[in-house]
Amino acid sequence: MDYDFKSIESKWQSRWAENKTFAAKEDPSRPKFYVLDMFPYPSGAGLHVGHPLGYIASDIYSRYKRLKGFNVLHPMGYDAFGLPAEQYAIQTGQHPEKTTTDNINRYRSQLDRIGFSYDWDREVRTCDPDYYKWTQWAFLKMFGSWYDPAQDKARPIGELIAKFESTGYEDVTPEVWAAADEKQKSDILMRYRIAYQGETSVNWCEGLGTVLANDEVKDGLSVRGGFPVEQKKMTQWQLRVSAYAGRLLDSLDKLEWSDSLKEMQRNWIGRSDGCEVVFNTECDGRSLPVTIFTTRVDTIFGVTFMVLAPESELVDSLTSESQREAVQAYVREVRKKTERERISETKTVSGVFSGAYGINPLTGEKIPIWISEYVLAGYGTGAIMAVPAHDSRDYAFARKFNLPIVPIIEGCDVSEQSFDAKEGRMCNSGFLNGMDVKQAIEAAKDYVEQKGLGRRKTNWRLRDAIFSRQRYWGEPFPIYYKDGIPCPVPESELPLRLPEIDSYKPTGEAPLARAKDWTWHGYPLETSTMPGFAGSSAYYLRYMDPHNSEALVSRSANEYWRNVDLYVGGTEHATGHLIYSRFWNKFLYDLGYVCEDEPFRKLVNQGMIQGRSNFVYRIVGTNTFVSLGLKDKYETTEIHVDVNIVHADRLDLDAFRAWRPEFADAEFILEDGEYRCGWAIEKMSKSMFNVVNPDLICDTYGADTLRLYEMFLGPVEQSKPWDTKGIDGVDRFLRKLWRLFYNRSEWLVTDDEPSKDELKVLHKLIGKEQEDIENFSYNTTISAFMIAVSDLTSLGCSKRAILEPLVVLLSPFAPHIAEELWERLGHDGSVADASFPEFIPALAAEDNITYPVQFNGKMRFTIDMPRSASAAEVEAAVRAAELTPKYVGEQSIVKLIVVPGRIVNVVVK
RNA sequence: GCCCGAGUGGCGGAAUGGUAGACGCGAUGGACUCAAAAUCCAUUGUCCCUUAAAGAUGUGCGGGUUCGAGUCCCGCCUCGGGCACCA
Repeated sequence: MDYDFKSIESKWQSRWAENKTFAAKEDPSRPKFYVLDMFPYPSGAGLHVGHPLGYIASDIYSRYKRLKGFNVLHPMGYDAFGLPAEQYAIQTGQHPEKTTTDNINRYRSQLDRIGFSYDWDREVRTCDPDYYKWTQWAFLKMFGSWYDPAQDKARPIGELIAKFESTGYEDVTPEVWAAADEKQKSDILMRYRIAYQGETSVNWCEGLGTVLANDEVKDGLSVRGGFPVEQKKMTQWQLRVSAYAGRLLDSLDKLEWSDSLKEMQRNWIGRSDGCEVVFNTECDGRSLPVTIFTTRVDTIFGVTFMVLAPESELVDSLTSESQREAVQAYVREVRKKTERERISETKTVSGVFSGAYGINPLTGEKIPIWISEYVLAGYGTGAIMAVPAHDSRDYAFARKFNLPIVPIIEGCDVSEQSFDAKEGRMCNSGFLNGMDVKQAIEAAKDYVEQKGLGRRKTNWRLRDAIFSRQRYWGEPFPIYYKDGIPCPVPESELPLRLPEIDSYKPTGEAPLARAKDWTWHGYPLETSTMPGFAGSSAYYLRYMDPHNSEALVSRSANEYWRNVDLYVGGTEHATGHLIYSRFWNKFLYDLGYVCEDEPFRKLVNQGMIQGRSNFVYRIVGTNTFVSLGLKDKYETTEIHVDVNIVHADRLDLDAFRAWRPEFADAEFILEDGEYRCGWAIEKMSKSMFNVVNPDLICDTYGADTLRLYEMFLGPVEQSKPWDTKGIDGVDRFLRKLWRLFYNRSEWLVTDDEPSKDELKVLHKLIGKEQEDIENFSYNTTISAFMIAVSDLTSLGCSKRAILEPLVVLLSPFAPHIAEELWERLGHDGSVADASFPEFIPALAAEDNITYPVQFNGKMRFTIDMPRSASAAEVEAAVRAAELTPKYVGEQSIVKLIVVPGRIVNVVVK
């Protein structure tokens, strides 16, 4: 009976499905463990071998935890709303729902072949109305809530209204509130709602006809499609993520995420502690106080000018008549630039004098006010005090416009560049003189607060998330407009279904505006849709209770599964999804809908699998291709060739001629009778012809081999290239394992007592696997398996007492072959229900320890000692072994170091 | 510019401060075979040498700590990732 992976794998895949082997049920008698993959966006291209890497890693972990007695929840679904499906619909006229469903079906069949232990009964799709009902529900909750800084959490907006009515809150006194009409009340509340509508500077992408969030823009281009993005003032729905900045930052500390990922989030949230200071200004005889933000109040004696952002509202009133024309020209110029231009021109310094002057509140000195695009309107107050001696940007500006540079730290040289470091002793700074910089920062803050010149202030880089998209394929907002006032559609009427439209082509207005009768009881409905991150922000909660029509998740299901114990996915979501879902979760936590404050306790970022591209070399102007070793003799162009027609870097000539019509009559210059291709490691993509389809690997080698090989390539967190030729090693391993059970058709397994050596092989492996899986070091576990199987082969061991636990150990990695062998060993149920074998360290230990003996780290020999030998006995053995007569006499021992179990080091003189 | 992370054979990669290169691929030689596939065995960092023994050398570079450093510390170089006029 040979190992026939094809029949074995399809047999077990259908059995798992029929028996619902991996269906998870709440069971308070067992500890839960929730393992989650980042659900995929089902793209039209299907899966390549890189995609399942993280899924395989998490599947191994799930199956391992299950063997360890945990009740494992391991679900999967699809992030199905989004731009690509809509772009495709625009091109082809097909409904995005159809292409999305087709793509999902293809993904599912590809995933099924790999043998994942998903509970498919819990599948979610973000574009399913029964699912997006809860996305809309959460939006309504955010619309109906405000952030109460006193309690530091979100509260129902009714509590705020009550404050307005009774005591007043901030600038809204009971009188103001009572006097306000409906529209004014709505406007006031908009300033507090968690989900609110407001005018803001947005990333407008003309190419996609929609606004984008900051994380959807990179280098001034849209992440999807690569279209240019410009800044534009627009009224948009937004989520008040910034209210959560402090909590999002603080609770990072208690998460088991990689340091680099936490660091990325810290940078993105961008806490900066500083001080707001009020400067009086004068312009054409009028005076106006201007508040600036700085983290370096200590340098206030070095201020030589001030700068406003061109978009600042202060620009108009702080421009003198004589400078008005120049200022307006500059502001127009800046406004014309796209985001991309502004980024690429950050090195060039530009600006214009406003004609106004500020008064330094500490020195009374009169300083000019400039306008420059290096100051951002959206951060701090849009106005700064400039200290060119100690800030490189201010320095560059001062140099360009010949403004004075006054150093205020002793001994620093600012003739070539500014001194930005927070170190040294203050000078030229009045009462701060002689203080250390760090001391001076605090002293200056205290001073400013005492004198009423300003106050301590913490600023955040994190902005509110822009939540509307002028696109079709997304969740509709449950909002209608009554006399221009946005009102919530009643919760009981959710989901508000996405309407049909007749054309997907962008026309400048939002697609939903073209939908027939897009109204609620005659009132017009909001025509934007929600962004991609809306549906992915709470999906992990929905998996806990996916069919509940009364709640996003029932209290009992949530209290059992709580949050995700292990989340596996790519690092590309660091500043998008992983911020938004933390925010979303904290919001639901504040209102008491979920019981955990953080959604993902531990997070592992899998690396990317890169492609290994192959090249052929065409001699310029001919259809002749020259082999790699001979290419330097000709003038050639390098052409990517499909890796599937190259084997071990040798080109299949016939397949190449058949590959593309233009190569049908290709000629070849061979070396040693073969055409050798060049190669390079690149991103796996269609355009590089280096995409390897997992289906093909499953056909040729089987899913177990694919799973093992993906894990064997290297550490899960690390990026590494795919190279199909290495797969033979793990394929051989599985066949070798099979031969422990079968010699052709002869069943070899016996009930004999295992020997000490055989038990040692087994227990070493148990210990190794236990230790490695917790560290996601799957590649070394597989190595350990290979050694174990090879050792058992040479011991001729086919004993049940060894092989049965071996099958259990293997089952997380290669579940199909494990199930088959488990059944053949006479078990009825699934090996997934077995228990992880107990590790007995004593059985894994060697009897003797071999001590390598070194003299001054050089000359060495080894001595074998029983494990039980004491350090003194080892020392005696060393002295007896080699120290006569060669080393004793002319050299004397200075020191003898015995590290039990390791090494003996003799220091001689 | 700032903040992370990483540099080990022909390749992917192993090494709680303790014999560097586990395991796999590739390569070379051999066994089995009419032959091939499959399987098995051996060798495989570099240098010196006909070979072996023995030796020297060796984890990006330069220093340091230590009886002992791929691992720890200091200073560089290179590559990857993130942020980027955030005051």
